[in-house]
Amino acid sequence: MSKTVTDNTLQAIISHAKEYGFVFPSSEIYDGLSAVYDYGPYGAQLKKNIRDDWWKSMTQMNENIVGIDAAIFMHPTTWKASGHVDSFSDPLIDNKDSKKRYRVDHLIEAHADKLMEEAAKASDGAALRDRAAQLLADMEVLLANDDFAGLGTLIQTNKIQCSVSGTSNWTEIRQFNLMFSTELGSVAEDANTIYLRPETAQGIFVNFLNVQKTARMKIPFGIAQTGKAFRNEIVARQFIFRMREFEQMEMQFFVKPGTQKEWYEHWKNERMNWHLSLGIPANKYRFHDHIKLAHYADAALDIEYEFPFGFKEVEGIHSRTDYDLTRHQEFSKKKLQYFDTEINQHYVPYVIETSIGLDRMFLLLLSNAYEEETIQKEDGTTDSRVVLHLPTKLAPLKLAVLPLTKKDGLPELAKALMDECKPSFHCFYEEKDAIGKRYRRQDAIGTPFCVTIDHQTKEDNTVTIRYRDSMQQERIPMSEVKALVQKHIS
RNA sequence: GCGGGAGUAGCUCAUUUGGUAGAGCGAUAGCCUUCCAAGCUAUAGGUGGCCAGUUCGAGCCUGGUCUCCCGCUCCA
Repeated sequence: MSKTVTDNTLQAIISHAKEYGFVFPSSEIYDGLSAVYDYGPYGAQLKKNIRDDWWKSMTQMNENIVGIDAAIFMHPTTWKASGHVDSFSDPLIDNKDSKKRYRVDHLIEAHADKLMEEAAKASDGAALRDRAAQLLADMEVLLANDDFAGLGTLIQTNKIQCSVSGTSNWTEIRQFNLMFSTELGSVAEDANTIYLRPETAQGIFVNFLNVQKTARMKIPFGIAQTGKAFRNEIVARQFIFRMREFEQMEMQFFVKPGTQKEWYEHWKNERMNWHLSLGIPANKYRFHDHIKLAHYADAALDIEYEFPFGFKEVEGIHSRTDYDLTRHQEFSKKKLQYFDTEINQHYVPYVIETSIGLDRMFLLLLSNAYEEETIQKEDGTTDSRVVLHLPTKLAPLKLAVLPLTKKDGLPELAKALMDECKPSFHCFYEEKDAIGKRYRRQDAIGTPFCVTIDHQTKEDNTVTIRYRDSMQQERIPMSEVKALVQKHIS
């Protein structure tokens, strides 16, 4: 039963996002493209507001953090140094009977282990040991040459079986590359294969010295960046939660070796405070410490949020050690060191990374904001509305200016207020339909303030301001509207 | 990738055993001039996801394909 509720909530959010111009399936007139979505008018604005708020919280509010905007295309060696070429592409094979999928190298290694075990028990195990060694040696050669047909033959001739079904009924071997690639160079023969970046972080690492020198940064300092990244996910699910093209907001913080633990704690708290500053309830969040660490990390955790489909990662805090800079140093043959004048020493800095998915943050805010609200009316009947309780400073529109009628000079007064306010924040003007209907439309897209200009405005220059969350309204001088809205969004 | 469910107007859905599609909400224009949706009039909008097959005839039956949701698997 709870499952049904869960499904409906995500479904309702997806429908609402589409109906009100937040998120559309990509190229929908061609039936969409799997796991790719487009942002509509209000969605694009909301996304930009999230990005801007993150950017401000990082660069403007921290004197020791600067921003960059690196290209999506990077030199192919970047991805060898980062480890993505090795760890992001594996030949896989499926057993047709058990439907179980294996990494080819794991399957063959497991078989070699089995041979070694048998060898230990056999009175004369030398032959078995030789077979196992030969098997692994053959595998290495074939893997190095990307010879999938040869690997397939190797599995068949050794009669390697699936541990679940016990059969050797295998599919073809297929290469799963999690990175997208394309060609650089217009003539096919001369073209080089390059990858679309699977993470934005490497654009920061390769620019470490450029930034440190030109912005005259002293450790500890950070480099922030937002931008698109691309991953060829095997399964991409849950609306915009896991997409093949997505946007990251990352900050790499460079510290003196040995101090990484305290900075890790520092950024863990800083980042959670940013989430809470948006008014999201703390009980919707939790930390999840990684037990099994990635090859580059000495500590890692996720900030998880309780989405309609369960607690899932929105942001990662990783202590990446000096892995990335050291690797780029090795591959580029360029020193990526910092001279610390306090201790008169050169060293490769350690790195604390904060990495948040912008699209996930968008879905988080939508999930948290969406409410189908039932309202008790004074006459005893009930009423309902759909409202997005978005944080005021992130809402796509801040203020709707609504003349009560489109006659009697009210539109002119309303437009004067529009002209006064629209240079400062995003406003919306509408004179069509009954006032209550216009309020509901603004509720549905999360506009925090509506101002109504009526006949009394002509006499005393006061207007009614109506608040989205409480639906309360009060009469204030028209001259105070701009300042009131600004107070709430700053 | 495997299994299950689904796809009819912008949204939510209907169309009793096959006879070439309707409603509510929404939208647009106008009326009304009213401080919390659902007053009146008119209009627009669908080759029923797409392609094929069976049939005199397919939204409905069959096959394929695409997309979405759920579970498993994989992955940050």
